[in-house]
Amino acid sequence: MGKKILVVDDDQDIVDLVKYNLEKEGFKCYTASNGEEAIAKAKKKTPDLILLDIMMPKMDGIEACRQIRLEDSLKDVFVIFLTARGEEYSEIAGFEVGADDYITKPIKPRVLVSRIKAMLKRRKENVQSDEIIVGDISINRNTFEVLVRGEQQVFPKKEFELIYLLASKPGKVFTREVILNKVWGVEVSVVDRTIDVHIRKIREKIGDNRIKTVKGVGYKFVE
Amino acid sequence: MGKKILVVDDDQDIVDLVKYNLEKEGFKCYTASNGEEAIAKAKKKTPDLILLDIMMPKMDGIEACRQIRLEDSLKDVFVIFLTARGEEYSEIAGFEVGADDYITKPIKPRVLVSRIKAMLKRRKENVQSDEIIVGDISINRNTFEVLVRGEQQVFPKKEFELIYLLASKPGKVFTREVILNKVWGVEVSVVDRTIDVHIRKIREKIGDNRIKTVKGVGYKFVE
DNA sequence: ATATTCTGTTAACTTTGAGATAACTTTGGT
DNA sequence: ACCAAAGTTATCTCAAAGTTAACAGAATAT
Repeated sequence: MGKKILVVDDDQDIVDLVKYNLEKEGFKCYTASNGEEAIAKAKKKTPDLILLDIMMPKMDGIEACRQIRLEDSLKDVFVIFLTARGEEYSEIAGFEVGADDYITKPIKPRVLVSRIKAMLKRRKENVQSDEIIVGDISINRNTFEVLVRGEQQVFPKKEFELIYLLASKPGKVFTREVILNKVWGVEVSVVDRTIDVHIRKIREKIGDNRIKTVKGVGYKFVE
Repeated sequence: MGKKILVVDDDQDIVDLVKYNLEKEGFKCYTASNGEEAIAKAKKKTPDLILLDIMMPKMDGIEACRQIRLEDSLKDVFVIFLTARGEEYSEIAGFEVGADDYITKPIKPRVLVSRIKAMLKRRKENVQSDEIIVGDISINRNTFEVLVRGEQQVFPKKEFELIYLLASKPGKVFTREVILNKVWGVEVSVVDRTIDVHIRKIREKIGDNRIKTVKGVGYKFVE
C-alpha cells in the first residue's frame, strides 16, 4: 500500500511537479496551497509525511508545522520543509518547531524521492512487522508463535519455518525442491518423506484444509 | 554531559571551523581526515553523531558509512553527510548506505548546529526508559537492581545485561547469536554453554517459567 | 599485602525432544 | 487397474539444552 504524502505549496507549478514525481513512485498524494488548508487536509487524511513550503500566504509553514505538532493524531507524521536557498533563519526556525528534514529549492526530483524514501524507511524499521496473518491464522517471526483461531500453538523450528514459508505467499505452490532449499538449506539432504511428516504435524495443528497438496508438484497454503 | 561528535573531512580548514563552532556549543569533538581514520576513531570513541565528508582520499564517506553501519557498537550512531552542492548522485548513494541527514557546503555554522541539535533531540526522545517492568519483575538500569515480587535480587553484570536484553522485548525470541553480540560483544568469543549457565542462574532467581527456551532458535522472556 | 568472597567461564556429564527415517498404507492420475 | 506420489505411524538418534562442579581472575574485605 502506497504511503500518503501531503504536498503544501502556494506555487501550483511546484505542487504539480512534486505530485507527478511522487505518484510515479507509487505514493498517494494530497495537496494544499497554504497553511490553513494544510492543517485541515492533514487532520482528515492523516498522511505519513508532509512536504511543507515555508513561505506561504495566510499561514506560513513554520506556524503550520507548530500547529501540526500539537495535534495528537499527527504526532508521528514526518515534516519536511521546502525553502528557497539562503533562507537561513527559516531553516533554524523550522527545526525548532519540530521539522524532520529540509529540502532546498530548486527541487531535484531524484533527491526529493530519495530523501522521502530514506525517511519513511527509517520509520518502518522501528515498527517491525514480521507477522503474517492469513485468515484466522497469525504467524509471528519475532515470538515464534502461531495463533490459530486465537489459540496459541507450539511450533518447533522446522515446522515454523515451513508454515512461515507457505503462508508468506498464500495460494502459491511451493515445490518440494524449493521447500527443501528454503527450510533445510542447500547442502542438507533429507529423505522426501521428511517433508510429508512435517506437513502432517502442521495440519494436525491448523486443520487439514489449510495446506493443500498439489500432487506431483508441491504444497500450497490456502485461505 | 556533552554529546560526542566525530568530524571527518580532508580539508583541515573545514574541520577547524566545525570543531570550533561545535565546541562553543558544548559538544565534545573528535576529528579524522579520511574514511579509514574515521572508522578507527569511531570504534574507539563511540560518538553520538558523525559528520562525514563524502569526497575524501583513501576511503570515501559513502564506503566509510557502509562500514560504520556494519559495526554493532555503531548501529545507532547518527551520520550526517557533508558535500558540495550539486553532487546529486552522492546524495542518493548516501541515503542508500543509511545516512540520517545531509548538509551542503558551504557550511553555515548556525544551520549546522541547529540540525545537529534537532537530530540529537530526536534520538533522545526515542531512548527507552531505563526501567523495565514486566509482570512482577522490575529491572532498573540505573541502580542495577532487579525486584522480583517486591524482593530485591542481586544480579551480577552479565546476568543483568542478559535479563535486561530479554525483558526489553517480552515475547521476542533472541537467538544465541544475538545474545552473544549484545551481551558479550562482537569480538569476544565464549563457549555456547556459557549462555545456558547464565540463563540457569537467572531462572533460579526469577523462576523457571519466565524464560522460555525455543529449541534451535533461542530464548524469550514471557509474562 | 593477604585472605576471602564473588563472578564468569569452561569442562564433563545428563537429559530432552525435535526431527529424521523406515515401513507400511492410502490416494489419485493416466 | 496400476503404481508413483503422498499420507501415516512408530521408532530411534543425535544435536541442543540443562546441570553441576570446578577453576581462574577480579573485586572486596581484613
